Parts: sequence; structure tokens; C-alpha cells
Amino acid sequence: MTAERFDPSVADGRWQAAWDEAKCFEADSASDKPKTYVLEMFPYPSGRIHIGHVRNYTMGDVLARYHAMRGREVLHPMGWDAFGMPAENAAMEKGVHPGGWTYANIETMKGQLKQLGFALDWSREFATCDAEYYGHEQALFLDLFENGLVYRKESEVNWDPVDMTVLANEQVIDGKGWRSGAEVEKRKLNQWFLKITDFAEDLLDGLSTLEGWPQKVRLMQENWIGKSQGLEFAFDLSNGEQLPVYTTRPDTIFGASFVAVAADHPIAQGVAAQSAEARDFIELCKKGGTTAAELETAEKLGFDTGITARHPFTGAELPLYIANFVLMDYGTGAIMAVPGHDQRDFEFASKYGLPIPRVVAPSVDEAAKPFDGEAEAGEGVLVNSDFLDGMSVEDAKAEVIARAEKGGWGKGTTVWRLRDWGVSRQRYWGTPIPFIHCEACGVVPVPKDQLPVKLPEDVSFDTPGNPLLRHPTWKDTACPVCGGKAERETDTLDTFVNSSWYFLRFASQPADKPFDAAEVAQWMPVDQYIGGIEHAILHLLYARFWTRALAHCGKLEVTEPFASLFTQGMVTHETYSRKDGPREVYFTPAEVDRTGNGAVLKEDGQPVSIGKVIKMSKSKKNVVDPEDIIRDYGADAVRWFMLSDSPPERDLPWSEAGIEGCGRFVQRLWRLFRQYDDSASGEDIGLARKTHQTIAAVAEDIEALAFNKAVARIYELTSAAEKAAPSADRNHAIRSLLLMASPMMPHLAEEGWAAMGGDGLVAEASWPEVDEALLVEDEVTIAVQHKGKLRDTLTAPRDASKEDLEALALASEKVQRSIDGAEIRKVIVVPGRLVNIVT
RNA sequence: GCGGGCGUGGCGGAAUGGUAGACGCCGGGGACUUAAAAUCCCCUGUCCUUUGAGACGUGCGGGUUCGAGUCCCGCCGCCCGCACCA
Repeated sequence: MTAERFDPSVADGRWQAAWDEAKCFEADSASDKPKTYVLEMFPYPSGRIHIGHVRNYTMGDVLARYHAMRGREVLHPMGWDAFGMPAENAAMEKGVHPGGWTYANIETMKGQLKQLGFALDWSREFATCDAEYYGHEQALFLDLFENGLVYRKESEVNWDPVDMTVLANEQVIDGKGWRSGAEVEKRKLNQWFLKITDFAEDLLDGLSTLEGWPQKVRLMQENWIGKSQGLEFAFDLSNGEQLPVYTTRPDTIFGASFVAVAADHPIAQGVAAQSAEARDFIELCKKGGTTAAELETAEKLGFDTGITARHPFTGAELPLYIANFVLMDYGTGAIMAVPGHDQRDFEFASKYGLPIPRVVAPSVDEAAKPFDGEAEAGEGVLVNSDFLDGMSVEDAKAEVIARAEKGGWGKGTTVWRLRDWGVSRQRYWGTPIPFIHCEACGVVPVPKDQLPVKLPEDVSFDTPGNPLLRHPTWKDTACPVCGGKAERETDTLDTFVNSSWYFLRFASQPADKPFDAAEVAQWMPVDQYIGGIEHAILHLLYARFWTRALAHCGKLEVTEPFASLFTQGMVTHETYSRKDGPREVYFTPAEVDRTGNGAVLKEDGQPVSIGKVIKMSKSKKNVVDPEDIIRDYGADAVRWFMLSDSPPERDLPWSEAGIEGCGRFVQRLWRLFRQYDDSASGEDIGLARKTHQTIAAVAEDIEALAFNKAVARIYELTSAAEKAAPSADRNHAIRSLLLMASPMMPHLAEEGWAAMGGDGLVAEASWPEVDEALLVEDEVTIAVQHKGKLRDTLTAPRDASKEDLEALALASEKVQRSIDGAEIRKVIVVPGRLVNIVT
């Protein structure tokens, strides 16, 4: 007979090889079956798989395997988001080539993923740093260019003068470069932009169609796009100029008591040219911090320019200030300030002694009501506002916009928070932007037949800056238009571009073009996309934009790439540390022995303190290496742990005790599988019911991604089958358990399947059938309540009538004792559930 | 400030308005064993000179209902996103 214990160290590898050989997981685009595309966010090849990847890919794997069992043709691909800074950092630190470093990491991580037995179609694997992939990306970029969605613009960037590179906002810490520590400068550079703002309305509207997305993510995107509607109009200034301003509260226009512009507004610059005082003030504004806390506490500061602005209705001359709280890159960079109904304006007016008129009040009778130390931004009726008096805020907005448009001095406009997407990066390890700079012809696209523009291999990272710019010959080329001497663009594309269309390339990968529209149409949209919440905005918005942009160019039919999105929680772990003087020294879980309530350091046997359960991070050393735990417990125990206990959208606390429990359950199921007995016969109707109910419920749970609930049901049926005597129904229960567990513990399932004499591979088996007739019980337990409190339970036929149930309930001795002769006023009967007696 | 989410045993968490705490972990007790490992069984929210089909119990206070963890109103606490966005 079979081994007493399931040995993953032998079985895992055996079945992984068997799946590879049978090509179980290669998706067939030509299949007649209905299709399901399951995708997890592809990893950055940083070096090793971490536990978050394991959780992410295990969830997707369960879905992929489950849908295959349900007769779907499943596409479940994997690849590598392989461009990016860490490779260049490694090059600088260790003197290796970014490409060599990246491909070596891919090799390692692919091996690790294989150890987990994921049902991935490796035949479609690619890395975004493959010249083939980024060549196609360059072609797509040129398509967008031809369709007017790509442009160049001078814009301000964070420049690290030591590393000689542009930094993303996140790489600027306290005004200093995160690597060099150098004071970051603002520099104006010519940058490439994608016109994502052309799609702002469309991206916003599309959100309402994404019913399979978490509400949270939809709201985050909505806020990010930031649509606001209001009035744009221009003030006539006392110096003869015009000042356009934007407001979302045109209704409060009679409450405007000053006008303010941003420090970098042209008007401010003009004033600064005349006044040293103004220059000093502008300098001061630029120094202000940008962190949340700083902004919250930052004092409102202003500089009176001496210029005045004429109010369009009253003709009053309002003072014009340069103010530190006005932003240049939103609206027009200038505002009409209404202190009574905007908190910032209120603070500013209070400080500089400007009038704070009330123009909105709870009722018309309260036009003179004083303010209670702060602005009132809420609803009400208009007061002290001439022809607007008595109107609602909404009506007044419309009225002012209508008058402004009629008078030709302003118009209703929509303003977006969303900015165009700057994609230029002064880095080596990215997709070269396929353009050429010619002195005679300007900026010209590289002809498509010359793609890919490949990265040079012979680069050095010995000195800071962009290696492409420094390379002795790479940028030298001929102008494709005039044939004269020209230079290649040395900027590369933001890595978010790479991940904005990879799902299309997974679906279809012809050699001569980025993808085939018809083949893509067969797979897209992705039915279930799974990844971390950290990509809720940028990646998902960019991918939605690229899909729309490509559709706009006629390359695609679909507009929304991801029909359903699931954002999984993090894997967390408690921390172990000791105080060493003022600083906290952390220890890895492997260095620590967990005892009852405490923990001791293995090395010296002395206690360490147990800290909070937080996200695994290198700095807190609370990490576990997937490879270690796979070695100790086998892939299936690790996978099972990832699915048990915590709902998948919440954080999952890793624990040694938990993984041990999972390891035990793997063996427990194995022992049950061994009890499968062909010679057993006879019925066990109770177990049969439980089996069919479990099959139906587990299917429902998996489809809802409620893996923790599916796991609990499998535990329950396992217990029931263990306790049951041998019978044909018990054999069926065991077989069904094996099949239900197979998406989660595929190696164990294959091993058990083989031992039971099942045909072929479980990976290619079908989901067990449900007998609907067995889903309902003949007899049900009825709760009997007296005045809403449980007094007794009784067993009754499933279809017992209300009258019968009432009679049964009243016959209960316990119930009678509780009623104690009181008058029965009402009896509520819910058939099949309960009886509630009210006295 | 704006927007969103969440508060249930020692812990992770179950619960279409209908028996709160399924399932797992931890803990306790027992069986098997020369012993250990492995495994199996039982107990495990709080309280109680009524040990009982008792009382209390899902952050707090109200409400709706025959019945509320679930619905409504008002608080408190924690978490996340955005943020001087006019």
C-alpha cells in the first residue's frame, strides 16, 4: 500500500515535472471552451520571491485551477516587470550589469515559483527588459504619438545634482536625494508626456462600469482624477492686466474680499522684478515643507502687491496678494478669496485684517449672523448678494455662471486634478524612447522598421548620471528624414509604461507586432486581476489609460482591461527585538524560539521582547523566506496557510504554529485518502448530504474568493469523513475532498489520486458534480424562543407546517416552564428555522 | 480638512434580520506508548451559596422589530487613501 506519510520533498517535484510534461497549463487560444483569464500582478525580479508573492500567486492559482476543473480554457500567465532602479543600484554598488543581475534574479525566482507548483503557462513568459518586448512597446509609443497622445513639454523636475538624475517625488526625502543625500534642485527639462488628461472624463465614467472592483479602489481613482466644476473668469487689474481665476463656488462671488496668486504665478514674478521684498517673500514660500503635517500647521502667509482687482459685479477694488497657499498647477494658479466660506481664506483674512462678509446663511433672516471662528462651507441660502439673495447654493452657482457667460467675462468650466503623465526618466535600465533629435528636422520618430532601439550593452555605472547620455557612440545616428547627423533621445520610459500593456502581450504574442487584436479579443478583459492595494491608483489607472488609448488608435476593441479586481492584504509577522542603549536591535524569527507567552534568543537563551504584528520588512527583520518554509513543510502546507484563517483582503499574520497546523492537516488528509476503500459498499445518507452541500458551498466560496471559508468547510467534511464508517458514500466523500482540495493542495491531491487509482492527473480532472436533491435535509433543527430568547431546540421535518411547528414548540416542557402560564399573545413561526412565542 | 473602511473569545476569524463564536491556532485534561514523536478523545466567552435550555455578552448610548453582531440615529477608538485642489 502507499506510504504512511505524505513526503512533499519527493512528491512536489514529481508532480511539477508531470504537469510540465503534460503541458497541463498551456492556454490554447484556439480552444472552443469558454475562456477565463486569471492574472496576478507580475513581480519585479528583485532577487527572491517574498511571502507576499506567495499569497498573491496562491490565490490566483486556486482560481485558475478551479476554473479549469469547471471546464474553462484558462489563461494564467507569468512574466517579469524587469526594468527599474534596483538593477541600476545593484550595478552601481556591485559593479554588475543591470541585465545580468536582472536575468539571474529571474532565474532564481522562476525556480522558486516552480517549487510552489503554480499552474502557470510558462510558454508565454517574458520579461519587460527583453528587447522583443520593449521593441513592441516602442512601436505602441509611436502609435500613440501618431494619434496625438504623446508630446514634449518643458517641465520642472527634482534634480539630484550629485547623482545627476531626475528623482521621483517619493525619492525626495526632506528636500534631499534619497541616495546621495544632496539638496534637490528644481530644474526645467524637456520631458515626454502622455495625454492621459484627454481620457479623464472617460476614465472617470468607466469606473462606474467596474462592478467587479472594490469600491475603495474606484473611489481612490475617482479622487485622483478629481473632477471639479466651477467658473473661470478674469479680473481686470489696476495695472491694466487681466487675471484669470477659477472657483468652484461662483455663488459666493459677492463674498470675495481679496484675490491671491501663487508664488510662481507670472503676476507674482512681474511684481518680484520690481520689488526685492516680493522676491524675498517668494523665496520664503518655496522653502515651505510639503509633508502633510507641515501643510496642516503651516501659517497662511501673504504679500500685498499693491495691485487691485475689480469685482465684476460690484466694481469694488479688491487687494491682490501673493499667497503661500495658492498652487500654481491647479486651476489658473489664482483665486478669488471668500473668507466667510473657505477656511484657508478665512485664516488669511483674519491674519491680514481683511473683511469677512457673510454671503451664505442658514436662512434669509440670519444675514448678519457672526462667524464662529471659522468659515462656513456648508449649504444654505444666499444673503448680502444682490440678485442672488434667497437662492440656494446650487441655483446661485448656475445663475452666476449664466450671467458670466452672457456678459462674456467668464465661463463654466471643468477642472481636473489629474495631470498628464510625464514618462521621461534619465535612466539606463528602461525602454529607450524611440525618437531622434535632428538639428535640421527637429524631433523625429524612429521609423518602425528600425525598432527595437536597443539598449547598449557596454555601459558603465562608475560615474553618476545617465549612462546612455555618456555612452561614446550609442546616441550618434542619422536623421531618418534628412539623413544628416543626429542624436538619439537618451531618456527612457517610466517603468509604469511596461506594466500598462503586458496583459495584452500575455494574451497574444506574435513576433511582428505587439499583439493580435483578434486573439486579444478572445481573452480580454482579464476576468480576475489580483494584486496589492499599493497599485490602486497609478498602475491600474495607467493600464486603463493605455487600453483606452490603444482602442482610440484602433488597435483594440476592449476599453477596460480588468473586469474584476481583487486587492489582497499583506502578510504580517510579529517582531522580536531588544534594547541596546538607545536603539532597538531586531532579530529574525529564525533566531528566536517562541515559548508560550514569550520568546527567547536561541543564541543566549535570554528573552527578547515581542513587538507588534506588522508588515514583513527587512529593517524589522520579521521576514520568513518562502524557500525555507517550503523546504520544511512542503508547498501544499504553505499554500494552505496562505488561504486559511484570514479573509484574503485582510492582512494575514504569519505564525510558526499556524504553518505547523497546516502541515498536520496535509498529513491528516493523506491518512484519510489512504482509507479510500474500493471494496466498501453501502450508503451513508448523512455523509452524502454533507458531501454535496460542501461541494456546492466550496465552489461558491472559491468563486467569491472567500478562500478562508472554503478551507473551513473542507476541514468540516474531513472531520465527518474521518468519523464515518466505510461505505460507498464515504469513498465518494473522500474522493470529493481530494478534488475540492486539489486547487489548493495540488501535489497532495495528485499523490492521493494516483494512490486511489484515478485516471490521468487531477490537474485535468473535473470538479465533482452536485446532486441538488441532496443539498436539503429531510429534518431540520428548529430553534424555539420565548420572547426572543432561546429556550429549546427541536427536530422537525423540513416541510413541517406552521401549525405543526407551533404545536411542537408549545409541547416542549422547557418552553412551558419558561412561559409559566402567561397568556400567549403571538406566535411567530419561520418554517424550517424557528418558533418565537410572545407572551 | 475631504473620502473610505473596520471594531465579535487569549489570537486569526464564522454568522441571507432568526440557536453568536463555525473552522483554525494557542491553552488545559485524558488515551495509546517502556518512553518519545505521531495520532486520537474531551474541555476551553464572562459570571453565579439556584451549575440552570440560568444571567450577562459582538466598542459606547439610543431607536426600529416578535427577534439586531447584522438595519437606523448619535458618539468613541483604530486603520487606509487624498490633501493649502480654490
